[in-house]
Amino acid sequence: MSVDRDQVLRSAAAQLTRKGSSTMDEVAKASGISRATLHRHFAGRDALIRALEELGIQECEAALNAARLDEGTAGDALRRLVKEIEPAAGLLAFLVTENQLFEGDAQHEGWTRLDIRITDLFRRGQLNGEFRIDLSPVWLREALYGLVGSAAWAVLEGRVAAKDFSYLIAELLIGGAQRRVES
Amino acid sequence: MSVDRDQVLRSAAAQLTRKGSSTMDEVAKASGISRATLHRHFAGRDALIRALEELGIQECEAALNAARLDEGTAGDALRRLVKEIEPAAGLLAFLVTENQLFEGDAQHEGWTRLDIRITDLFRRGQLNGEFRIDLSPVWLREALYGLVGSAAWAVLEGRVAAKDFSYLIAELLIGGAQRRVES
DNA sequence: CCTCGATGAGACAAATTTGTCTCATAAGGG
DNA sequence: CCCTTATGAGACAAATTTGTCTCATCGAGG
Repeated sequence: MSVDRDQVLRSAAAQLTRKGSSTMDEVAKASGISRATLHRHFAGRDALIRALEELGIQECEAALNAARLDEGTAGDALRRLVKEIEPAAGLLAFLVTENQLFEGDAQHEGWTRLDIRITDLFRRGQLNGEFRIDLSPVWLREALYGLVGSAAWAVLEGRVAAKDFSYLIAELLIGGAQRRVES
Repeated sequence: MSVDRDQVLRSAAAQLTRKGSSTMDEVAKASGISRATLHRHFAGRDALIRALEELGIQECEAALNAARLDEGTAGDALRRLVKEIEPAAGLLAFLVTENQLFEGDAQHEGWTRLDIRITDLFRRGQLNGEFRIDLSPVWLREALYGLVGSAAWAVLEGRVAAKDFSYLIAELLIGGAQRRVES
């Protein structure tokens, strides 16, 4: 009987990813509930977006933790990270393009924490000689976000297979498109 | 006295990139004109978006032509393409996230043409042995879009230098983050 | 069987946005 | 200098969206 708040948030994210300007009514229908119930759980549109942001941050932090970024090579850690972040990719794809989040006030502190942890991973890869140093850790991080978003969208559109998600992102980000002569 | 339609479109794109839900009034102010004048040039919000789409397609096609994708190595062609597409990156970043464009009716034919040409470039690189074959041309194309969007946004936010734009995208896409042992 | 709590459907006003209109003004060409 | 044209400011109604409310219904648990 009771609505599963988490499930509502996921449906809302999916709907808003498809159409960022969805009305509360469209979001409610996409979640299979009525607009009244949606309002009972989230005070308004802003509150809904904020809740999505919180959920996204939580899932990302969980993914970062599960990926154990400090262990093994930076490349392997990155591969683990991409794999762990896959379930949250749809939500992420929406949040990344939701630039309204930093409107007026500052960016959510949670994103800053995540940014730092990911940047540190790339920095570690540079310091131990795995990664090239002419691409800054900040750019590599932004590129990772972009690729995750692109891949999530491509999967939604059926342009790439969902099972290839993490492979495509990690391999492109780490190895690039260029064919290696040999190892 | 007369409004520069092209300049209005560029300002509109910049404003809409910052905030996708900008009202016509916000767009007008961002363009330095009144809402009445904005309406005189574009019948409505939809017409404005469509005009932005047309402009984006035109600029992309011009970039594709200027990059001479069939000449030289695929890698060099890709580098030229990224360089040529830089002026349109802001507009592109908006259009890519504007998923409302394919709402209901089919995707604009212009995008399909562009998609094909870019995909063909990656395919050419694979056929001549430059690019690895485990990353499909379609994915490489989507990844390019994602990286262009990420880079455009990162430049806007001041996270990366504008002068590095094309280098960062092309080098990451082609070579990846991994450091090469030697050439 | 009854009660309580959550939900769906819908009404409603308020707020926002849009599209259209008028009028005054400034700019530019003849 | 005058006349044409485009613009800015603002009024206005229509449409859309939002937030709140009421009421009936459904289902679980006692």
